Amino acid sequence: MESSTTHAIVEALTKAIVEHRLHPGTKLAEQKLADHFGVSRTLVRQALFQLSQNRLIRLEPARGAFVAAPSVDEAKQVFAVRRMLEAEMTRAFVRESTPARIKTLKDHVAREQAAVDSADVSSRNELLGDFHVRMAELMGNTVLAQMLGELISRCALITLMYQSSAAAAHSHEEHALIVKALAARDEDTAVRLMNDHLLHVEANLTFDRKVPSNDISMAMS
Amino acid sequence: MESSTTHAIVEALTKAIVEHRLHPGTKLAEQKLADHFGVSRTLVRQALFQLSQNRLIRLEPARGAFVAAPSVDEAKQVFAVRRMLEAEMTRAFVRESTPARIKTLKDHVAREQAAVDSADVSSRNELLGDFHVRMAELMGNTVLAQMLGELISRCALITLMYQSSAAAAHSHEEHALIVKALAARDEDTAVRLMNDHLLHVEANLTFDRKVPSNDISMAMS
DNA sequence: TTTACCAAAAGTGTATACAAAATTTGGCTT
DNA sequence: AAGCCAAATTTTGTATACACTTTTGGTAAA
Repeated sequence: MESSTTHAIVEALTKAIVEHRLHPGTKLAEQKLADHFGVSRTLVRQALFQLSQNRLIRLEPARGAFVAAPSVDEAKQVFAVRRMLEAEMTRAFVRESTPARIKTLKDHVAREQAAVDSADVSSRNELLGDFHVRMAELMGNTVLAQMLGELISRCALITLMYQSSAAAAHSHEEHALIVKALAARDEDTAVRLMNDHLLHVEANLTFDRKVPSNDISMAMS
Repeated sequence: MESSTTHAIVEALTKAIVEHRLHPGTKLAEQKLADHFGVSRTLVRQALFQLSQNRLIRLEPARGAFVAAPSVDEAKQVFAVRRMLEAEMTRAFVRESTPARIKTLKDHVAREQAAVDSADVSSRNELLGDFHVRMAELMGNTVLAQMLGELISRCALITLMYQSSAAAAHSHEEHALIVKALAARDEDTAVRLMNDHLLHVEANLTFDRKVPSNDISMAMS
């Protein structure tokens, strides 16, 4: 099982949703997607099912697939879980810290800086999320990395719905501070900074919905 | 989308796997399952895909589906994540504790006691896992509850592969102690007990694999 | 104008058909 | 008897067909 074609469709749709080319609420008709990707509905349905497991879309019985529109309440819950996981992850990271791992994070933060400077909104947002996934991967716990990856992809949709653009730059600065504390092996400071960082991101979300409306072929081509 | 037939197949297979009627490594041929459930391969494939997302089975491209056999390393990673989540969950639980929530947990522990007494292995094991999910649900954080539910279903397979039967009774006693600390609103003790409990469960896993081999129709009918 | 209602169109849910790949089988050689 | 290659069989991967549900659009009655 597991076709790479299906995976490609999932990737393309994920990118379109996370980059906000497909707005929350947009209907994803199976035949239209099938035509667009040049495959049968079978593969599209597999992809849609997978996306629904990732919570990027909603599947309504006999009605079809719609780009998810996470509620404010759900956003708060996701952030609550992230704080639980990432506080402990940060603590463990300091304890098992190595120069190589620190360097990987520093390099990542440098790439963030470049993205912030170039004002490339979509890649900037992607990199800001990846910082947290990268930390999890460096811990060598793939279960943790994958779980956090899921949460962050949900956050990507949430932040793009609710985040003010000014807040993004602030995130980058906080990442830099966290890495500094990690490099200094200052456990308590690192944990506190990570916790505060997540609280800031959550607090900066402006909880007034933007309007939807979109066309698949426009967003995908 | 989302057929209830597919859901029924997922439930039946999950039960069979978690109750160990289908051993790790067993091949799940699509047509055989389709015949058994009286549906087409389409629905079986949907169910298998969903089970693979839950990590209860492995899908190998062009080769088929096999009951998962979690490695020792994966087991340790799952428990590491559980400790991160559940320590914080326990802390939060004490802070938002209410008499009604305590009572729900006490009732649950009572049911565990009954299951332990009656020596009904499969329902006992289910209840022991549900204790942790129940706590998450009581917190009102569905994201947390669902995430923990996934981890615990993965643990169910792991414990059934590796857990000695004697250790199960010990788990129940520890649950009772945890509830006691929760009721007393003793945050530090509760968190410590929960952490120790998870370490005990992990430590008690006997990491020598049992032999596979099985037949689908035997296990499902 | 608004509402109720029915038919046509579009879309989803499941089964089946067919192509491609993997596994098994059987015979041949060494 | 053991190893190996090719045909036959089984099994998976994808496309298509068909049934059933929802949506749409228009007509008639209040």
